Amino acid sequence: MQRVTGQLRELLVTTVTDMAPEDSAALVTLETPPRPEFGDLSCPVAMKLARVLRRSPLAVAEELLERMRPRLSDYVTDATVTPPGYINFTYSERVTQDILAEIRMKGRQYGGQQVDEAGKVIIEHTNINPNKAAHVGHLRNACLGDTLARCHRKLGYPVEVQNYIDDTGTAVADIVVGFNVLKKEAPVGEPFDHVCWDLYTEVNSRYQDDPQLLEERTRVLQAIEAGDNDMAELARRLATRIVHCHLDTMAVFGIDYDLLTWEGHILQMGLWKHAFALLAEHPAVRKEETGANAGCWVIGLADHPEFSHLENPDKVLIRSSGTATYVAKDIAYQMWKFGLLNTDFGYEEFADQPSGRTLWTTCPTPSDGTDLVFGQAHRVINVIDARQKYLQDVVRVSLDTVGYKEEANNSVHFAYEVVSLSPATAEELGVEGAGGEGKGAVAMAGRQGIGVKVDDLLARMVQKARKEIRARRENMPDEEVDALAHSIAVSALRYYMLKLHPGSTVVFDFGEALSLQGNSGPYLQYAVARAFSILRRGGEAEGEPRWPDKLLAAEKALLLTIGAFPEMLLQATGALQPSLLTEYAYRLAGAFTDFYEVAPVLNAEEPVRGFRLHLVRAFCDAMTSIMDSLGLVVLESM
RNA sequence: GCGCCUGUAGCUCAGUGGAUAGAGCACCUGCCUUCUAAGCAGGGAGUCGCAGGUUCGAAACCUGCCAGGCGCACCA
Repeated sequence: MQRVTGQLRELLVTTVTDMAPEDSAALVTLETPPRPEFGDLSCPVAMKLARVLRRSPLAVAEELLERMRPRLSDYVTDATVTPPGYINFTYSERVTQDILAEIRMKGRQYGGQQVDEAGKVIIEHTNINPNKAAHVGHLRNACLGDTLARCHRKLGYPVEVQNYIDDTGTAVADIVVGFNVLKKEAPVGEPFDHVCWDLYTEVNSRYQDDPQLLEERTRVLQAIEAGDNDMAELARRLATRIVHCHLDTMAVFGIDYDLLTWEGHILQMGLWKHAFALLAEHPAVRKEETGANAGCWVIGLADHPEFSHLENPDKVLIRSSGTATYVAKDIAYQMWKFGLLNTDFGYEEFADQPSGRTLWTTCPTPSDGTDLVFGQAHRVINVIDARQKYLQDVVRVSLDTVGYKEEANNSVHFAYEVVSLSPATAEELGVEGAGGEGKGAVAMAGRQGIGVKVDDLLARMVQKARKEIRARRENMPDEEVDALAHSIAVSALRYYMLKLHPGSTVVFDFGEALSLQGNSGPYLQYAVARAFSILRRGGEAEGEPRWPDKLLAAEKALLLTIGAFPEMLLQATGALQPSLLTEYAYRLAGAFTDFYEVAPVLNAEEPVRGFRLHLVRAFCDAMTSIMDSLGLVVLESM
């Protein structure tokens, strides 16, 4: 399929260049026509050229087509011009034959390829404060990040997924205050991160009327930063334990990581020191003697166009107390990711993940003499919520300001909007202020314990799926029902998280997220399950496919839709838009369903039967590959 | 005040200058002795926030407004 579109594009470009000024070649675009009578591929370039050439679009289109007609390959069986000036191409059967041949060759690897100049990509995602259970906002982050990682891997990029753990901030300190100062104990049998969810809320509410407790937190924070004491050790243990909870939660969704990077190690291993030495060489980084920032080291970003409008375009890197700010460590971390620091973390194994991938963690003792290589990225994608845009801009612009132009250009903040709760859901959770007259969505707030925990949501989802399965399969053993319900629930939630445009806030609603119908993950699973069911009953297609005299429209559409995947994957990955893939996957499932409705397989006469078995197999393989890139579970039966 | 994001069907959302603006949910009417009805076919439903502009062509691009959200710390 890429071959045909490539050929046609090339032919159009050369023909256009013959007829019009050279820069017109960039005007050539191709699109899928909205209706089948316009053919399989259309080009609106004549309408764009009409003005340059001062001729009617229709006439330009006619001439373009006549000029290129003799050079059309046998991939094209028909080419027409339709008002207001489109050139339409209809594919010959060779195109669909090639698609089937390619997918028979590549199987479940279909769509995967090795793109040129695939430099190493680091994707940072999840990044949950290790002090409470993960909520649906975190799940959105992790699903997006994990999908970006899967897509890049499929295109041959070396990918390293990092999960940044902020172990030295107030969030963890609050929990330490809860356990250590308030002497709280974790009840047995309850998930530890869930216990901390409530404790975090309680501690924060106590701060309101107990200023002394806030002073305790300050002491805890200092102790954590100083290190090598009981308080710091407790913080480390608590954070580690919660990180394990997060990893377990995410693993259920097929999400894994290569490396945990701990904020504390950036100081402990001297990364900040090295980074600062490099930064300080630049005049933009200076110590302030007067003004609001007196006594601080700041980086001045006023000269940068993105920051020149700000009242105060300076950012504090080192406080007057001598400690590094969070953003300072973030800058050092970003520099390390690009291999700009001549120092490194130590590394050790942290856990085996269900995916089989080994998870490493940074550690505070050097790993000299090993061949471990982390960092050294060509491109860095940080999946971080949109509220942190300003700080991510500071990181990127700081690199740019001190001279790391290329690294700044390769720093991508993948911003996604927060998840809030629908009034109905908020009310269901007993959130105060919900319902009543305030009809707006309710923002999640960790400190107040407002939010939907991922584990709880999944449990409800599994329960709903279980009920649906039971309604269809009375005799299925309980364990099978559970496993099936799990796969359906996970995929429904992942799909829900991925199908939405990252730039809009998700108003989370139980009713909608729990949907198993329509444009949803289970719809894809169902289409594949029906396909597998045919293969189970009909057996695998054997030998070379014997092409029928005339393809049904549904057969042709199915093959062409399958054929679009490689290009879709490139596009979605290049544009960092997973929703393009969910949308495409839904279309493909729909194309199969159309085929399923009109083209009986098992009861068809040979050789049609054999041919259709090939189509069904092709669909299964293609869909498996697509769902793999989205992290959705393929079910052979449901 | 400055900056960013969002505004499309009753609801939730797709739609990266092209053909008659599309899905799902909800609602209504049909379809299971025929490969899984978690499905399919059909129906009603729209001032694409508003007003200008650019263009052969604008939901999309530009300008200005309106509405909602977020950000602009020696917090993380």
